[in-house]
Amino acid sequence: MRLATWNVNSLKARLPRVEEWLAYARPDVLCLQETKLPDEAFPTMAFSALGYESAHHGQGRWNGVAVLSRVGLHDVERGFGDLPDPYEGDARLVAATCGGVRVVCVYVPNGREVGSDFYDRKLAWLGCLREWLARHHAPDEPLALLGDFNVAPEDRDVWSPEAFVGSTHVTGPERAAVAGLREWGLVDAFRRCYEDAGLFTYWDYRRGDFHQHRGMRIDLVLVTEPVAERVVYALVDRNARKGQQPSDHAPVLVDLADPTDPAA
DNA sequence: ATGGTAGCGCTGCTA
Repeated sequence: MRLATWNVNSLKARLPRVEEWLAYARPDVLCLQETKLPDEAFPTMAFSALGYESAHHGQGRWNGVAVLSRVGLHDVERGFGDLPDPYEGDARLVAATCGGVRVVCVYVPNGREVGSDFYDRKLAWLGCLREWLARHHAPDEPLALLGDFNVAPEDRDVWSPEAFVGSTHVTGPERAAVAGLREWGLVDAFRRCYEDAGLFTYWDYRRGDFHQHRGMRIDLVLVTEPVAERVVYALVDRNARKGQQPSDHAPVLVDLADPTDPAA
């Protein structure tokens, strides 16, 4: 099973690129962030024409997340439910069961400036995500948490640690919040496959950052151990960051082997 | 030099 995540920075602007990408990458499950669409504008039919069911959690002109699946899509959840959301009103989480895996698609708040109210609530949002996982799920069930985390977990995940001193995405508290998800029982699937520095998923549109290799790895696929042991391959599709009207993020893919039959 | 670009939507905000 092929899992993927992609921050598309407006699905309205990116739909032709997403359709083209689905046709050649053929993920079984694709998580989208920053659709920037209300639910009534989500292109359900365009995706069903390509063989994908979909669930969207939209807001309007900002945020918005979706799960697409061609291996079934059941038990859709939108948001944190009963838990108080530090970004109440934003559409930043949608979950569904696809092909036997609980798929959770997130768009973590950006945080804007270190020390701002937005930054404090970003940390609270990540804490809420861990609490939500702990309440509703267990680390021994097949679960994948994919999305734009707006956190680079380690220095090797940014082009220049010096350039990010004092900036969001790399601070100790943000990294500790993501480490908290790993402590609960999640594994960074991409890091199961690659140890290298300089493997990025996001490049600012400005200053020619993509072509100068000035990027960050902030789009993550975190999986529980039953999924981690099935990981056979991972990839950042940098080609999708090139050409006409690209998103500022590239898609991340993770391939899973078929689950082992406990009866076998 | 607090820069630069893209998207939303129409003035400036968000990333």
